[in-house]
Amino acid sequence: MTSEGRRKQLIEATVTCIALHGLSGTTLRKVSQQAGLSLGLVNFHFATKDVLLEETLRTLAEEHRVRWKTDVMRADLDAEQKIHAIVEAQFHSRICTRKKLAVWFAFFGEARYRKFYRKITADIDEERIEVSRALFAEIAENSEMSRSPEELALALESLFDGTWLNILMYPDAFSKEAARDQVLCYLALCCPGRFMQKS
Amino acid sequence: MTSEGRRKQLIEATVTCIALHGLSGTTLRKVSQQAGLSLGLVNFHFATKDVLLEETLRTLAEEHRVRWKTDVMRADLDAEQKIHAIVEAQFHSRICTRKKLAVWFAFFGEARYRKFYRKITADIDEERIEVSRALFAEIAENSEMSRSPEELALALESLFDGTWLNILMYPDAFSKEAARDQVLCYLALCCPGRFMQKS
DNA sequence: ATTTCCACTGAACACTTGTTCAAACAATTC
DNA sequence: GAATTGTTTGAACAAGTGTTCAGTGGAAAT
Repeated sequence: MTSEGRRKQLIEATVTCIALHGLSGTTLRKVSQQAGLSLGLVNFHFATKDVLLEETLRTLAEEHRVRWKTDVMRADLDAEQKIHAIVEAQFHSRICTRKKLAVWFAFFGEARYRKFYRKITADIDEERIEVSRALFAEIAENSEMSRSPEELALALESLFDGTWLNILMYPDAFSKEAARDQVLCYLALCCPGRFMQKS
Repeated sequence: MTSEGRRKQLIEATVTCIALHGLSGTTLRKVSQQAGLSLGLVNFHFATKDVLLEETLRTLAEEHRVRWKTDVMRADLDAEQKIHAIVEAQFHSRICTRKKLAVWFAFFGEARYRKFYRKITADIDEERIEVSRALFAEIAENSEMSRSPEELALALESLFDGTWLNILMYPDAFSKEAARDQVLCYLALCCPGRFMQKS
């Protein structure tokens, strides 16, 4: 198998391990076992364990970024539709899986890895917040809104994180769909006449 | 020193360690060092490391529970004021410290410890959700609301978690006060004529 | 056919971990 | 003062960690 292929295989095994055993429980032996490969191979493709973890997080972050960015770039969508697309991306069935949520919160959970997280996704997070802030500002031009675009963008991020955590902690009580509807419902309250749901 | 006092001392040291080094980085040696005591003493007062971690989380959960429960029990407050008290408790300066937030999210972060969390705080969480659901139902009797009490209670929990995470991750950009105002602003949107802020 | 290169293996190493336990200490009781 | 009880210490131990590295295999290049 190609080198790039092996790397992806190992990263996938790492995601599975983190979801099963947590970051601290994710040993190189378990990762190699999960991938059906030898221990030494991990260090061959990733200089160190930290590099493997960094690459794993980067993969997830990039995957998420591509998902919302493609719709935001489309010229045929208006501001409301683009915000809608960002919300959809957040709860997309490929993005919002229990396994991947477990990885995100694993990095949130420890001071040491929180630094990794900031290093890797600070730019991406900031970009998304800035984009949605601009989109809310665009919406605000045409309608009276009770909150500033800045506040709305930040509140949206908080809602994303909070619903993600609830899906992770209580998967039986919280579904992706319910979470998405919850967020859209909130946006509908803030932006009169917008984000009405069909149902 | 009394046995109970030592336990508290060790739990406090554990909180500090988790905030500094994360759950996996919290070794019994570091805890004992942080407390200025010997290694063996930790195992003397807590049979095992897991017990120490459980007791640490239980202490934080109980502290939080007492904080909102006392106001909710008061007969002289109405439903709106009680919900307000729950929000205030969530962002109280004694509850919502970076150190303690770090502990909460440390337990969220790993599958193994997530089970600890559920075991210890599932009842408390459920109780708070049920209480706020009932309070929202009371409010709904007297005014038209766009969302059910059930939905509101769950949305409130999501907002709590999301804002907590943002305070932990980006303490410079998110303050306790801003988070509280954000939550109150949301409640004001959902409950017409209520939760108006003075400023 | 020989060399070169790359992917791969798993034993070995130094190190850290949670836990145990014999010994020391301090306070109280007899 | 002797004995008993409950704390406290830190050395010792087995288990598990990330990383290294000499060696294997096989395919492409010479």
